[in-house]
Amino acid sequence: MATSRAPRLAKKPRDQYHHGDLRRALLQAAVRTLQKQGLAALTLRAVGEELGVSRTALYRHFADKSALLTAVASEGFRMLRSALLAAWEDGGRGQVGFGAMGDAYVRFALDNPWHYRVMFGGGVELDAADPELTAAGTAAFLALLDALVEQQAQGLVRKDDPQTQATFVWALVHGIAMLAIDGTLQARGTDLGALARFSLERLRTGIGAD
Amino acid sequence: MATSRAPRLAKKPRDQYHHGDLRRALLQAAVRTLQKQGLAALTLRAVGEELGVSRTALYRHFADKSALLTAVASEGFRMLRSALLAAWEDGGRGQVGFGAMGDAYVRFALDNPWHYRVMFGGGVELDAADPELTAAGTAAFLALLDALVEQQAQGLVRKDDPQTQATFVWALVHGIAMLAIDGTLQARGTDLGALARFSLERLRTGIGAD
DNA sequence: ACCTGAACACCGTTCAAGT
DNA sequence: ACCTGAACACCGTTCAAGT
Repeated sequence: MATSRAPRLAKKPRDQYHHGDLRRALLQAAVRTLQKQGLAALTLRAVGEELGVSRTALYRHFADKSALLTAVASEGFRMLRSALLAAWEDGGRGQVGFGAMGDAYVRFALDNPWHYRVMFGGGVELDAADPELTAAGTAAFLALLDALVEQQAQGLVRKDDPQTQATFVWALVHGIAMLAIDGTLQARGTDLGALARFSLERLRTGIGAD
Repeated sequence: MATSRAPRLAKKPRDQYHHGDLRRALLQAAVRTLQKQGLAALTLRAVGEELGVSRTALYRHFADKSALLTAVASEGFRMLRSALLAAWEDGGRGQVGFGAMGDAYVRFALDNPWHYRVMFGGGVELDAADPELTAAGTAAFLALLDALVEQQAQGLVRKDDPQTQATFVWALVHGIAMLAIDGTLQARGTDLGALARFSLERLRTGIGAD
């Protein structure tokens, strides 16, 4: 009961979440729990407990658990997009940058395996029609599409329909990421680095014998 | 209370599963439930109820739910292998058969979306070290590997390391299947048939501009 | 050997009630 | 407006008991 008003703006120990940021705090706590303990540990009780809040407080900010996970997925696509753009630009927006982008994609999945799974509806029902989710997913896809369009202009890549070409590349990298996450590749003794190099080269020239 | 002994071999309404086939019946009931109602509906209670058996009877035949799902996944890989082999052989074990194999793979995933997800640990914890599961998974992979080795011998495909080449192709088709299953492709208005044709062609010749 | 039924410790969600 | 606490209908799993 010493100081009363002035410092309360800096530190509000009790009712910290009575001003609209509980939603953000819940989202971050969910991401943290997912990352550290996996999907099975991501219960509404656990999330609430980590924030010192009732397990039903969440319902003020999300319709249900599915809505929370949809927000988690959206956040994941934003993170992925940032990683892809950074790799592309740091790599010089060309062949090297494109390879770095692929590596960054797979690394994101391996570094955030549970989060990545949730993004693609693995084991959870998302609200697929959610505008925030579709926007975040599209933005991440656009990072890849733009990189291909730019390489087409540079004469580095075939001038196929960009949408179809980007979908093709995305499927390849998504497949590698998924097989890496669930341990299938490791179980067969696959060298992920070697597979990445092989994939980038064959993506360019194909597996045909001509 | 009419007939008593003779017809009981044909129809045993009560103790039908007291002779060792409850395990198989549980497995098939689980696959059926998965196919018709999804993973969330696949509870031990539901499976038991469908067979007119207590919900704990299962524990005589499977260590836990994870073991049941591991058996479901194994069965899925056997089904997938059959589909791949049939497509490859019916297509004439060459370029046409290889394309048919890819189509069969994606079709299997689309026809059995929940089953396919379970096979790759989507939303469930499998016993990844289970010998039956690894054997079934390897056998399915071998169908693809053999097709590539045969095409290498025919001069249709580059003589890369077959294991790495097969993993590359598998990742591509797995990625397409996964994106198709979770509705991501459809949400972007992708024509799956066109994507399949594009993918098969670019798989052969690559996306490079040379 | 094989199956049952009650019990236990969880879970997401609802709802009347508090501030 | 925002949060709580008790209650409800589920779930997987355990275990003593039946045949």
